[in-house]
Amino acid sequence: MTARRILVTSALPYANGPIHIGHLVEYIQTDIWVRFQKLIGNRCVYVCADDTHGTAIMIRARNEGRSEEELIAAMQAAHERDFAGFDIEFDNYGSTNAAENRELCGQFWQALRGAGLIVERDVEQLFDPVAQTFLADRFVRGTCPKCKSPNQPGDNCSACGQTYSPSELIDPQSTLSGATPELRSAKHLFVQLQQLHDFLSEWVENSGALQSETANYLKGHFLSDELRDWDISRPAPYFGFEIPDSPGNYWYVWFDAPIGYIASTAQWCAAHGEQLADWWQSDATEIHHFIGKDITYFHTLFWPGMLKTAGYSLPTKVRIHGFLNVGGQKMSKSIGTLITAEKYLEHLDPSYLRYFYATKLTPRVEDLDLGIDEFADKVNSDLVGKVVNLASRTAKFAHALGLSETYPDDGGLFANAAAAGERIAAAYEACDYSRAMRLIMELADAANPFIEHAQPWVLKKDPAREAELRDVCTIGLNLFRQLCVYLSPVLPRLAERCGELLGDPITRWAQSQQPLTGRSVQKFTHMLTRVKPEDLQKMIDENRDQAAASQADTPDAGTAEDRWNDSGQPLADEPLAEEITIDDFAKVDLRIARVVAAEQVPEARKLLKLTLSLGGEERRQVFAGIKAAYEPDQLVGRLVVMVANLKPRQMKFGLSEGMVAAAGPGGPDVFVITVDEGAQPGQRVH
RNA sequence: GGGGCCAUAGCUCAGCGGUUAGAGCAGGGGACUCAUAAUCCCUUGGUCGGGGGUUCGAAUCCCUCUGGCCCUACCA
Repeated sequence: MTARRILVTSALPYANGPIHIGHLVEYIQTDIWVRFQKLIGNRCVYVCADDTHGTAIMIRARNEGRSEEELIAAMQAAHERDFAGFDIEFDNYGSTNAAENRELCGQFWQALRGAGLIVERDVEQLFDPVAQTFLADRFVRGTCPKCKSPNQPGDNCSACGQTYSPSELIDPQSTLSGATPELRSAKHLFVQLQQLHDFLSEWVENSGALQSETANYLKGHFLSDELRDWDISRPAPYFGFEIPDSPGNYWYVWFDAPIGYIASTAQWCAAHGEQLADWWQSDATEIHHFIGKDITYFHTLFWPGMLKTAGYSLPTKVRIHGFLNVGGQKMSKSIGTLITAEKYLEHLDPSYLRYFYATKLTPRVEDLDLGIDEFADKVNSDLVGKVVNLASRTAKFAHALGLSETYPDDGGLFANAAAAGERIAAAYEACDYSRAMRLIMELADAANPFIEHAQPWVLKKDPAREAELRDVCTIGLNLFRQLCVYLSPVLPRLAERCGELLGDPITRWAQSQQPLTGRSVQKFTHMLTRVKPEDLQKMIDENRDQAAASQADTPDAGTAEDRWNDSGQPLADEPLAEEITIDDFAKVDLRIARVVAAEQVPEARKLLKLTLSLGGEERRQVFAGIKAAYEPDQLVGRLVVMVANLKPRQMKFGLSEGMVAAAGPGGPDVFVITVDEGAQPGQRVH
């Protein structure tokens, strides 16, 4: 069989934030696959890059008072450091801001122009006259045109769920400067994807590149209808590449990001004397993209359309994974489960996470859950108790004796495990790591009883049985080594330690098929320590406390103000509103109220139904968007602050007669305002 | 409202038309002491979410209901 030539990519991490354990699902998944391909002898190149363009980067650089280039260089260094910390090995890690990428973007652009796919159209968009920039939806906030809730995002209302365009907002405000945006018209360039409709339908259905659920999704949601034109340009100012034949306009970040895959490959080619065309324009090369389900649309419609038009290879497979939950819930800063790569590495061994993810990953687009106890159980039982234990209980004896000259009779254990290699390899190939780990652990389960029955500790006591003892250790260590070969894509460090122990580095899958004999054994040292669930919990707690410290203000008597070290981010996210008079404020009647009943609204996504008492017989029914943050039981009996004179509003689930005051960005991060002891329901807040 | 995925032992899952439904972990009992209080042996535990159907035969295929998750639309 000839070696396959395979190019692999992971999605490009955005240069606006650090890598966290959610991102790592993808990079670990990809890295395992790449290591496996290399191990079985295929030619495999893994490229990635930082995704550096867009308004968010421009704004952030501006806020931090440095150039975009400085910002993205710092982020890239941090990203590369984090990846290296998790043993994720790229063949090339580039940047979408690289010269190679600009060049390739030009090529793609020419091809799209040449194919007659580009049209120009004026687009009306809100413009910030102070910041001198057009505003993406998320940079505008204002009053919902439907329910009149103030301070809502630019695309939909968090109170009533209404969707709208930012220009429909009442009293819109730029979150960048606080200025009132103006509606301005600007020229945008569009790709008429509809012209590629037939090609895309055919590709989605018949290429075999997509999981069936993904193909169904695309057919149902996009391909069943006319494909909309894709707005591919942004007017200045914008951090990105200016479009050569359209001065003042820049390619939208989603245009140059995937081209970054190719640019990164080009850098690798230049460094290794390879031809780019052999990797991106050759039927002899497979291309595998690993992505998260959130960016399916870009990689399965626009990207194939761009590749086809520009004469590049279409992806062989787009391998889509789900999101990470922790403890059955979405990762959350306030709970502490949004753990950065850096924070994880302060506390735990990266091998744990690599193995844990491997046991969880399947070829399907499913979310996976990290449970604390499960994490510790898997690592401790499987890796420490079963696998490493094999070496730990035999290497000490073997250190003095070395391995037997010929491989002894082990009752077929080694041969059986060698035969399982094919099934394990097939599981890796299919990205069914969960299956691969199960198969490998079955082998480990068979190996420990062998040692038990052979009783090396008894043999050791009788000098006449030294040869027997050596045979038992030879078998134990070979079974261990075999497991290390199979696990090496997941646990490169363990494989390395195994190689050191036996003086034979693990570099090829075929090493699992042939036992090692007649050589010395190095002194055994710990290869992997146990993990305690408390260690994980401690990491989460610490993370939560830090998040709280940088977000909330929890006064602490006698401490200097600058010790709080509060982030400026919340204020930046939501700038101060326009100045009002005391009379304006007096219009809002805030009252202390006691939550006398709270219940779930099963059909509602965000809402809890609260009954508030204003003292005496006064009761108000309020629907509050705090479902994700509070259990009803936590609220009953508490004093809260309510907007008591808000016009009642008929909602799907009943009449809502006010609002409960709360802070935070939403979702699980909502914090109801509490009142100091002594306040009475019904009292007004002045 | 539409679409998708899922529901098997306390937990994580395997089995996906064919003999009495499995594994690991956890639980119970015993053994051992080489090993990171690791390991080994034995063992408890499931009307395979409910109900229909197809079949000689269904956890496995079809329909339906219930419950959970995701996507998408819309109403409020």
